Amino acid sequence: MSQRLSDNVCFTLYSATNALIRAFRPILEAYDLTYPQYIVMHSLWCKNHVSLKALSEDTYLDSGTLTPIVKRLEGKGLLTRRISTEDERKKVISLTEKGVKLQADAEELSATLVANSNMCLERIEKLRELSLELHKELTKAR
Amino acid sequence: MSQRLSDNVCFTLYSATNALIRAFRPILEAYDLTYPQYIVMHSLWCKNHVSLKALSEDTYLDSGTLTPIVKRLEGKGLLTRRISTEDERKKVISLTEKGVKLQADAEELSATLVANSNMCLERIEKLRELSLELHKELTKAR
DNA sequence: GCAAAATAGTTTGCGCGCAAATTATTTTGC
DNA sequence: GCAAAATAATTTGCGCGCAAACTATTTTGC
Repeated sequence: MSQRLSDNVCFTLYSATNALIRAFRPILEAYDLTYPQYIVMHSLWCKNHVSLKALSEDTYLDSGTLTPIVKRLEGKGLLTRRISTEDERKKVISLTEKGVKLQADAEELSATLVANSNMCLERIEKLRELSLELHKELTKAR
Repeated sequence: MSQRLSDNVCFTLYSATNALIRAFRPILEAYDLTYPQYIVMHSLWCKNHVSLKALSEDTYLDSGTLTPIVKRLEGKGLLTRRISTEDERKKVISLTEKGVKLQADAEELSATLVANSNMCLERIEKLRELSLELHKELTKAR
């Protein structure tokens, strides 16, 4: 095979994502959060009091992935899970006071990380747009 | 928080990578390989008879991640692991005949996947370049 | 030449990511 | 109105990804 691993967009995306989460880890550790946990908190900071289903649609994470993440965040006292009164299949996930407070501390996190890399902002923005587009293409009904 | 999840390059990269591996899964299943296992095979097709260390440097995967992957591939009869005669700390990982044969079948895999998305080639190539650059920046000695 | 440090690989523990099976509730279609 | 289908969330099982601890071998520096 003449083709190197890094000639494949799959591999470069995969490696870059691993490296990014790895770089994020020590920063998030100060907040006792993993990256997927941070995503869930971020989603809730944008929109509170949602069902697991809604959270799944916002984060693109599977419900089987989310259930344990949300339980861990509940264990840390950052959110609560109550059965919905109008539909008992649903759970309402709500931030606690502690969960709301964390936002102010974590607000600057993304900026910090990007600043850590020496890539210029335009290229980062281009990378964001293109990966967003690829995701959209791949999740399109086919 | 005014900022949506998809405004962050971390999130879009993470989501795109998950979606890509998810899309790849049923295709790779025909070869009884996971994506990381395919990466290791790809690396060996490029350069056979290497140590775990060398494989780690090529794939950017941790030795603690690689050991079980390589063992599973050995279990499938695709490669062998022999202790190096010149340095008994090292293992020499070599493709079996079956492992070599798999290459021809899997040659077209990457092309298939990219063709599955409706993104034009230039944008895919740009995405590849940018994610490669980000990885380089993030893994630079700091 | 030999103790200390470095290196290669394995193991352990934890948290994903997700397909598939399961449980509980609500909606539907006759 | 009630059985069947749909929906929401949980559980199970497996394979990563990686930090940290560990084992075994080789290199080093005095």
